[in-house]
Amino acid sequence: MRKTPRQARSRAMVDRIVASGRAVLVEHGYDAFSTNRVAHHAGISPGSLYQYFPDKEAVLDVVVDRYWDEIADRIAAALSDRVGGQPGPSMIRDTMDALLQALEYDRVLLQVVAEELPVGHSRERRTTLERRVRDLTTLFLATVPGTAGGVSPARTAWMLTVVAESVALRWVLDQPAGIEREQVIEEMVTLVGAYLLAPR
Amino acid sequence: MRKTPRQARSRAMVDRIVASGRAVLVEHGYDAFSTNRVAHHAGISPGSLYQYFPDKEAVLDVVVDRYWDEIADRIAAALSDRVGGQPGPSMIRDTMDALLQALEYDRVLLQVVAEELPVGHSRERRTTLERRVRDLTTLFLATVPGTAGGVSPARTAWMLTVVAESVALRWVLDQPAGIEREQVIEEMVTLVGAYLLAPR
DNA sequence: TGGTGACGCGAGTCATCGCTCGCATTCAAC
DNA sequence: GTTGAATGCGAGCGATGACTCGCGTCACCA
Repeated sequence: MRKTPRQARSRAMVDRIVASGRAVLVEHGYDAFSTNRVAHHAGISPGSLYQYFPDKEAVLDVVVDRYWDEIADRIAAALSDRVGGQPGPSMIRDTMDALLQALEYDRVLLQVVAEELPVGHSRERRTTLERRVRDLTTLFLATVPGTAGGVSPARTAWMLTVVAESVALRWVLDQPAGIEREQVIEEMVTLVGAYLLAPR
Repeated sequence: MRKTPRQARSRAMVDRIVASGRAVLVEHGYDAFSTNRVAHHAGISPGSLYQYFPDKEAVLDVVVDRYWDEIADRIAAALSDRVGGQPGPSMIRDTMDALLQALEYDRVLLQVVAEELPVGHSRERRTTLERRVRDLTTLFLATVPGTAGGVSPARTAWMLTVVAESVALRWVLDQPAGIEREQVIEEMVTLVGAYLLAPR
């Protein structure tokens, strides 16, 4: 950020810029994401935008970062009271449900972020988030007895996170015909449950 | 294509253009993929490029299409003698190995295609390919007795293809530390094997 | 209330890039 | 050989869009 806004007026403007960036992304896609357009949508001049953002990408980064934060918050909130609980079908079910819910909340933006944006830009943020989830899963698998994942928790955690994320993402984005929401969840319960109990 | 090349000279040029498009993508990424640059790399003039390609995207499409075709060919070739075989661990192992091999063959281009390109452009081709694989899997699951996938082959096939593709893709692209090639394959054998044998 | 810096404006600059067009060159058929 | 079509050239047009700059306006402090 090029300059920190001091007065309330300018702080509000920065928020409007970010909100407009998101709106433009949702309403017109990444191709239309020009600084002029974002500024115009925010009801300000392009010059004003550059008072607080060094360049176009900085605006995009903030928009995307906020979106990932929201996703993370939603998952964390849904799962907060499950921490330290017993593993089993109901935990898998709840986790998958929370994941789906978080991704469903703004499908259009998800589509733009996941399929139109050059992923390289937001790569770092995303991998950081993923790594944290994976580390938590690893710890969980290593601590809780009775799960077969104990043989190599890191590998198992990597598999679980990749599978959960991609199944949820593909389902939300593609809305495959003939597969209802409840059914993906059940399939995941079967898949993950069987995987964790499988002999090594 | 705007015009079909008749003489050998011009046919060679079209090939050089496509090859250069691929090279530019690999060496400099999608941002550098300008028609002028591709033409220059091919040792021709931008005007000549437009003799045979209606626009920039047409060049990109051919490059990407050829890449997907190569991937499909590699998988098909590796699996051709397995058709109609018995399901089981060794089949899962072979399939996963073929998938990994196909994706590993040009990792840099894979990275560009999967993470830099606006996916919308090649979306149609990719979903067509995926659908064909899924349909084959569905058929296989429905025909072969003894697999639990028989309850709802379409759903099971969707899960299997999504999981296999994303695990392979993530592993090849991210090269996660501490997970060797053999180990992903073994994890997939465990995961898929357990899933297919799970009671419903 | 006057002044000073923060704020905001928007026409304009500059570079990029997709694409064209008029002309030169080469090839193949007779 | 001659001729006409096919091929190839590359300067340059036109549009787009990121970003700037000089000037007005507004808010806070003495």
